[in-house]
Amino acid sequence: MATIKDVAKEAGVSIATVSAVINNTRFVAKPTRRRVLDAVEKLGYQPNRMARALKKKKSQMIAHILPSVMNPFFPAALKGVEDAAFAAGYSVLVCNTEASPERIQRYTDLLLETQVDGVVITSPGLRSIHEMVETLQRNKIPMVVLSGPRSLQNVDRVLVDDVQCGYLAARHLLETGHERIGFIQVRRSTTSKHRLQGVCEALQEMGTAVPDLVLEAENFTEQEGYNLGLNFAEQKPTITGLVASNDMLAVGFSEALHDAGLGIPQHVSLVGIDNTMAASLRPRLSSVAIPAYDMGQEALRRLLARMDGSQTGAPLTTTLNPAIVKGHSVIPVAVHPVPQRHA
Amino acid sequence: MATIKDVAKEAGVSIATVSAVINNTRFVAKPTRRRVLDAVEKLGYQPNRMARALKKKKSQMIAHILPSVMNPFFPAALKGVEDAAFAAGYSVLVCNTEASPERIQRYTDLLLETQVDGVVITSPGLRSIHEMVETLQRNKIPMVVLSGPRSLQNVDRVLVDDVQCGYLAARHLLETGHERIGFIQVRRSTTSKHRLQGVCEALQEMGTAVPDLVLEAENFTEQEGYNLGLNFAEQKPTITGLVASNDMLAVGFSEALHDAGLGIPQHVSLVGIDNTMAASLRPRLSSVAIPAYDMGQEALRRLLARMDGSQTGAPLTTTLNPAIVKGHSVIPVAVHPVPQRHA
DNA sequence: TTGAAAGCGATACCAC
DNA sequence: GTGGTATCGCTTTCAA
Repeated sequence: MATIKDVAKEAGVSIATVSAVINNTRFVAKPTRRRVLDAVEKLGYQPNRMARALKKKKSQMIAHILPSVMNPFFPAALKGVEDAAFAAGYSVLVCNTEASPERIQRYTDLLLETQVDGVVITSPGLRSIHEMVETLQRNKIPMVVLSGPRSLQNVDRVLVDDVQCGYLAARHLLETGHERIGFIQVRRSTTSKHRLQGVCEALQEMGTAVPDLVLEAENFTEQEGYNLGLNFAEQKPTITGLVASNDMLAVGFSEALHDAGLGIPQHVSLVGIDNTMAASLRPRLSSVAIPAYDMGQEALRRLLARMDGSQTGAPLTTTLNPAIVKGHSVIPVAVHPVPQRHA
Repeated sequence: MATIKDVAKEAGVSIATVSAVINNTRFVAKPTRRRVLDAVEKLGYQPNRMARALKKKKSQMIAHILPSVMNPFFPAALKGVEDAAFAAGYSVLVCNTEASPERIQRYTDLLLETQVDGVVITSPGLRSIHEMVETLQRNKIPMVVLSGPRSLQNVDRVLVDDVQCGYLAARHLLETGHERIGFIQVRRSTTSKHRLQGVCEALQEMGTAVPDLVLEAENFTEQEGYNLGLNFAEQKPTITGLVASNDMLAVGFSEALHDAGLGIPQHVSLVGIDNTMAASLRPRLSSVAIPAYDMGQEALRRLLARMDGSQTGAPLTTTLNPAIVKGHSVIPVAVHPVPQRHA
């Protein structure tokens, strides 16, 4: 690889001049400039990022910490981050932690060693993530949390309004005439709790304070949804509409009902949240879409603002709005064969 | 951030000694070593990767070029690459090209500037990708193609046996008693062509040379599958089993049949290839799984072997085997209500 | 308008 | 066993 020295020699100027031309950092006479440019072209010169980073203490790289690349939400967010970063001339180091403390620890070291200019953190609130955040703050590395837990304090954050998610899901059912509505909750998840709250708010507008049924899952998996679904099919509670805390639960639930000889939406209308697997389920699942891509872009914008100093002061939280995407898993309540208490 | 100089001063030794301790590059007396280690600990010293990379001309980074992070195959492969890289002490720069020539061009520059130690390329055979490959070769950057087109020559490659994919899919149908089998092909795709060939080979073992029906799609999308499905529902050809070139096509096809009042597998048994969306379709799609993760790992192993010089000489192609994953979209032929010519 | 030279933080060779 | 120092490729004063 040609170096700046080679170019200087080829063009018959000093390396200072070459540097000046390349970075537009000071006036260079037209002809001199031409000679330099020609030499660059001729030698196929590419400035060495390492040398530049060493000198400027800026690597032109940002890191994105995420717990998984297999769950569709994260790639979508990553793409938003990456697109915005690319547009601003930054590259993205993807750090896939798998939520493992050991990996998080090693990545923390890596970030410091690499001197990344900024970090986007997307992760559940593990102890080791909190440590990472502290370490980065101590080293004054700009940072923004993208869809992380509320427990991550004193940091810029880009979140989605979970209450609104629940609200929209319930609204969709209410507007279709449903009055007896259930919710699949995930124990110990604040996200799930907020979504339930949104459901309640929607119900309140109709005069009811709480859902007629709250099913409890241990976590956001299809398996959990399936188990609840089997139970549901057996007990046949008298609700006509159900909101699941996320799509995985909804898909599992749907599968169970189907296996038990019941159907969605004939026996109960169903709404998921996340809109990730909605398209591939039949009937197409109604779900609340979370703007993962936009959140990624917004996160990077916030980060850049901190990096270039155009944003200073107290941490900011940006909240994006979800949107309902209607599928075919919800039908007007009149069509349901389920007995209605208030019918 | 503390530098090696700070550590040297703190420990009362020269920077050469500090370097020696950190890199285990020469003998250092026990007590001296201790002092250095203590200083490192006390100052929270992290060696600066940029400086090290500049000096050693090695960045400890490898890049993974991919066309998309949204299509599930790529994240899976990426994870394989990343895990193997992480284990070997490398970090992965993810370059998401979106198959855009402009982005590919910019990433090519970036790779050269960053002096990545190696590159994994996963991409369809675009002109700009070929240029990238040439440029990297000219600069002697080790490289391996992961699931790329056969047109990428003179490079190590890790591929999946596409013929085998088709073979396994057809086998699954044949073993369930199907004799009249169709195939959804994608025009101008070699991948699809190979898969068709595999189907033919399976049929040949049964004495038939070609499928009874070949449907033609323009590309690997759900929409294309849907269109073909509608057509199929109208014409009701007398096949009992169908292999789709990939899962997207299968899902679209299934949806169309459903919308037309027919069903999978009652009216036709269906097998996809890729096993990506299989889980979220109901009935669960039988599909041929491509070991994306393993391919990623293998690709990185090959790359490392080139990088450390333990592998030299002519380019190697490693081919991994796919495996059938049985779902519920295939049922014994006797159950089908479709008329049988040879019944 | 341009050049010389001092580092950035680390590695590694050559002395002692 | 340990220290001094040239060097990696570039940016950036300071002079001229």
